Amino acid sequence: MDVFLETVSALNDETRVRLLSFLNLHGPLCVCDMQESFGMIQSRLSRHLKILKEAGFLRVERQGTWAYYSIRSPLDRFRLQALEEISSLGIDLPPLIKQTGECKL
Amino acid sequence: MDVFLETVSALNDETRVRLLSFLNLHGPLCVCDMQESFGMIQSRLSRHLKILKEAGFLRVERQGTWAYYSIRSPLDRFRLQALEEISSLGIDLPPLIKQTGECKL
DNA sequence: TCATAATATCAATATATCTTGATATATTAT
DNA sequence: ATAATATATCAAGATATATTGATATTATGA
Repeated sequence: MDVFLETVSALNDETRVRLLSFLNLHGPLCVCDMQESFGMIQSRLSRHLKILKEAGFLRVERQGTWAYYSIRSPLDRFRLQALEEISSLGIDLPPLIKQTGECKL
Repeated sequence: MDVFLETVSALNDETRVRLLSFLNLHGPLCVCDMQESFGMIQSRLSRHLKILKEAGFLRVERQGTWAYYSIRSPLDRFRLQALEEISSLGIDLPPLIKQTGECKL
């Protein structure tokens, strides 16, 4: 029950649903890429990514000061079904703004 | 997106997850049956049932003063998957206490 | 019509979650 | 070691959701 509720709770926020959709579409991204793309302040983004990670949706790979977030693989059945549902919603996402080289936000 | 969030929001509560599981197991039940079975006050139950109904999980059939709630059929794909996930959780439910004839709570 | 029973809704309080701005941590380069 | 950058965490205020007790609604039967 607790795991189910944690999963559902992570999905219960428009920002996080959009982030999941965006990461599912654009593969591993560092925080500053998402920050630029969504025009969102860093602490807010970091918090949502943490919630998604702890709920089992994301994995993080650190490279120096950068943290690359991506959809965790494999996902268990229900999380995968949720992600497929989200993908089918046709959510209007911002264009990807990817930092090449230095980030300097 | 709004429908998805309403669905997920309805699932984001232990009481409602238990009610869904219980109704899935015991078919149509009136509010007073659930009230007895869960030992829950009526206004609380009524509120949760309303949320589940508006999120598309339940249907209500009125018979006189009684309101019989049951899992809506057919459920769309994602709601069905969520219900299957809930059923697979092995949630510990209270025994069904069914009123025969008069209810008089 | 009046009383009763089942259910729904409302108002107040309590609890949880989100957002922001500030600060802390960690890594790299000088 | 110092400075700069990327990310994480914290504290405070704002917003949403849950619970309770009281009241409203609706249907039935005397």
